[in-house]
Amino acid sequence: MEPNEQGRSARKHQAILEAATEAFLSKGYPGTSMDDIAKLAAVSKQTVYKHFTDKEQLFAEIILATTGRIDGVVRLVTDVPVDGAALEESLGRLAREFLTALMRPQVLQLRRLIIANADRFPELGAAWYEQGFGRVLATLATTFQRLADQGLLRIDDPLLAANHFVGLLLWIPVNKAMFHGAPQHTQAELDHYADAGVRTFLAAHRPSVQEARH
Amino acid sequence: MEPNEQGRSARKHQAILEAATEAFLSKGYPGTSMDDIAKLAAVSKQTVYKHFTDKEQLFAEIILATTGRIDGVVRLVTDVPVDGAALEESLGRLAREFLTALMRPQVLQLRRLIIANADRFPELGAAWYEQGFGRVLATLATTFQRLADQGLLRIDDPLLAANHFVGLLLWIPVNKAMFHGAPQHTQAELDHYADAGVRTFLAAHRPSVQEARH
DNA sequence: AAGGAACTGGACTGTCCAGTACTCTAGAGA
DNA sequence: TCTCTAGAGTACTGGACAGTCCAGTTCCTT
Repeated sequence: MEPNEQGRSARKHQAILEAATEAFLSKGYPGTSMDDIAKLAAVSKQTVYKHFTDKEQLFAEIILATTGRIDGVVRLVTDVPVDGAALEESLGRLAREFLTALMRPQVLQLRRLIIANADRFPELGAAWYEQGFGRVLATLATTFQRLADQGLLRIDDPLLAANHFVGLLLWIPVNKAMFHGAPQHTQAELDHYADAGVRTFLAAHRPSVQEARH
Repeated sequence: MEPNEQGRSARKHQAILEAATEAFLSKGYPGTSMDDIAKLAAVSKQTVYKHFTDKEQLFAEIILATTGRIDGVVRLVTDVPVDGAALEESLGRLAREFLTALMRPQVLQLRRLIIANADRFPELGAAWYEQGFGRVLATLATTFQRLADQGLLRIDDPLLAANHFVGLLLWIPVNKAMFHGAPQHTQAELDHYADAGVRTFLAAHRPSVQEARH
């Protein structure tokens, strides 16, 4: 007898979740049938309905589950060394890693999926925006506030600055990805967007020489 | 007999286009049936199929038709008075009008519609991005170049600056609107985003005093 | 006034799909 | 070993919808 860690039921549950996630991400909500999911999970349709009451509930569960997986990005945005000399480099690294993380095909597909179904599931979109996006922005705002307290940045409204920072970085590539079916960017392009965004951000928020000396 | 300007056929054609536009915008592509469109246009389904070969072609025609209607925004972005003293005010007015135009519910619905179906119709998304968005950005870049030539802005890459400008303005409200079903912003909020964006943009691109004196 | 083209209304086909019902099998625990 | 539950497989119901067909009507043109 193999040591199976979980019971059969829990294993099936997991298999269905994974199959449904993959199917919804790649084929969208209306494009995915419950038969597709059952087949992909190697499970009978009955079993799908034993674990999830209906298609909508399964979809909602999957989307909400993904909002819990952004801890990596939050951590990324927290850890910015407070070092005046290397500020541009630190922010540049942050920007590049941030862009790379958010422009992964999976993340973009998730974004498309939520937007496409925002009218069918308005609560899902709102929840994802606030718990996902909002948490990252709030964290980034805290980081900026810290840098401003150290005199490294000149910032009135940290949350607004965080939004502007992210907008400078993401506006171009995210739009391209949203309107074209698949993302077409290279890593080099992403790095370019990151550097250009940081340059503009710093041009706007670098303290003047007098301020830097208190 | 009334003077009908156009023949019966042309009138029906137009009625179908308008009905289909309204239906697709409010209920999405899969959510709209050909029967819905026929009923809304007060036309028989046969007639719909006489004018348009099938649902996909009708959809494509509608989306492409909208890309021709952005002349207003292009004009908006062309006409920025070259006046050093009032630059912030000029850009502020441009930003407010730009935001108001692009955050109209109709425009946002169109955006959602194209993004939601970007995998089904990748050419449509690409065409809209390039002929719609791209044209506005290129025009704005030209305007910025003109302002830079006058010494009113310090700009290396005008197209990049145009993208940054638009990103600063639109990132916040567009995201909110995309993820929540319906737009929730007031005009006052839009004006706030516009002013904040312009302030950051100018902080980054205002020439230093020496440069302003040549 | 007459002919033809366009339109109407509704029935019809074929397909897809969410969700259910039922029988039979396999596996986990007592 | 016996039993009971979860699952497999598959057929079925009910409804939606794209696209077609046809018989009868309205409009425009000449």
